[in-house]
Amino acid sequence: MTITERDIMGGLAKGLAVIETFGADRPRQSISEVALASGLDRATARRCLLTLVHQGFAEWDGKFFTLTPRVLRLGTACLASMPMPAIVQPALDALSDRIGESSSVSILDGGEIVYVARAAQRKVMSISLMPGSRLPAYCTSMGRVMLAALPEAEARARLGTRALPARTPLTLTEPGTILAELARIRTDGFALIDQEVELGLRSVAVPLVNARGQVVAALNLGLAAGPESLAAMAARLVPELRAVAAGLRGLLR
Amino acid sequence: MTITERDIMGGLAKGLAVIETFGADRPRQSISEVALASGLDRATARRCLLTLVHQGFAEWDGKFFTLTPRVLRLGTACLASMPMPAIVQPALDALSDRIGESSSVSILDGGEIVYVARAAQRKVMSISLMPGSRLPAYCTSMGRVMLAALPEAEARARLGTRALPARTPLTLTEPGTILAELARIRTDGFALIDQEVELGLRSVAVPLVNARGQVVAALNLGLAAGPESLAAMAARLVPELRAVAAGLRGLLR
DNA sequence: ATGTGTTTGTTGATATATCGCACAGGCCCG
DNA sequence: CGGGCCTGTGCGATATATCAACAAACACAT
Repeated sequence: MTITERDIMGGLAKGLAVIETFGADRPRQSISEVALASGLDRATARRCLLTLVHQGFAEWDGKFFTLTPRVLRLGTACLASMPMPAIVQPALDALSDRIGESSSVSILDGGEIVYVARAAQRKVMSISLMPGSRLPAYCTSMGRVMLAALPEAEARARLGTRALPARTPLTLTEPGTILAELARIRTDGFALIDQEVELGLRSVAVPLVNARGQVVAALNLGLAAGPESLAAMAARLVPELRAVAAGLRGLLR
Repeated sequence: MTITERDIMGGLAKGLAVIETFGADRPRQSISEVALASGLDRATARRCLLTLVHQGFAEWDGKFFTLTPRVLRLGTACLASMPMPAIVQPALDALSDRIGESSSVSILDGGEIVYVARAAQRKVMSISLMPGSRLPAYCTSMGRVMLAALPEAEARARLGTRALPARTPLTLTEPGTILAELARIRTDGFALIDQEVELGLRSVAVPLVNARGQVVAALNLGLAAGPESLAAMAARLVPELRAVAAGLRGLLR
């Protein structure tokens, strides 16, 4: 069965769009502001807002509308029971399909990353990764993104003081060098790895943040090393990763 | 201006009701189940659901519907837009560190409390709480503090007239008993709960007031039940809570 | 103050979309 | 086969969207 034009309720779609116009940057809006932000007619926006007030999803002081905590209840009960893998998997699959490369989400556990979800395209790595797999944080893009989000002292502690194993000739092994790279990652907002885990493998990662803005996981794309420059690779893939990360913003705990 | 009958959009109200039928206990529903749970006609429920799918708020495998994480964003923006979390978090962290126990701030929504911010120390509860989590007001310390701040009739209305579920053998279930406890809370200025929400868990809460003196939230400390008497616990923790509440006085809206 | 131009909230009229009902077809199971 | 349960779909009555018009509030220069 496919969804036809007549199966769509305009009123509901418009109302949801109205709710979505409320954001951190615009918690209080007048009718006209909502109409402008949603593209609806003022009269329609007004009816949507008054309906939300009547149903207890919004409040109105006669001029400005504010969402109530009741909006939070929409769907939260259902999704609270859903673990992180279930939440990120759809986005991961879509990203992986669009780019045609493998994509993963992992969390940091001590000095290691733990794969939480993965959408694999083709095998470029000799080792097979799956949820639960672990890799060292210091030489992976996701690991570095999450280390960069820690306080400097904490990152230093997790890296240790001595040289780390060189998994390939390109692996950064000196804690000092890696800390410098973490500083770059903090300002750029992404990590890029060139064949440090395994020869022939590159990867790019960005952080995933929860509702409080804390980095709780990382999202990456892994690809075979090719003729493309690292800068071009970053320019091509980082926006894609950021778009997915923005869509997941606040959805993880 | 008052809201008249013609200002209400039935379609939007019905669609929101459809979303609310999805809960932790029923994350996957068919058209008929939703129709039954919402009281809507099957054809209407179907149109609502297909609209939600079309807008990306739900998924459909041809038989069952599931909400997508996008629904969470509806409320997340609202939560983020509330300055309250950002304002209380530092104080919460400091308090939690000093006492060595978990501390939270919540607001009242109907008969439930909604966690707005939380500083967790160690896990003493079986359920994990995070911003957006909900618990019933009648059996929680923060809930009772906020119920006590309401006019008597309003509190009575939110409690209902029948016995409430006993989450543990210690839970107060009779509305009359709880109303008496609310009276005590009004005179004492704090609420104390002994294993009413979960065995082994105690908590103390005080109200947080805005610049106009209205109670807008509650602050609590939760700890594992130990040999310490309830009175000693109150004497030790209530001054700490009051100090934090005084520091936040008038900062919330 | 006064006037002017702009923006905002509100209200009607009418074309359009949606609701709720009834019915048809599919699926499962005894 | 027949009964129960489900989903999908026309159809008339009803509700809603859209657009325009209007009054009130506002900004601001006169």
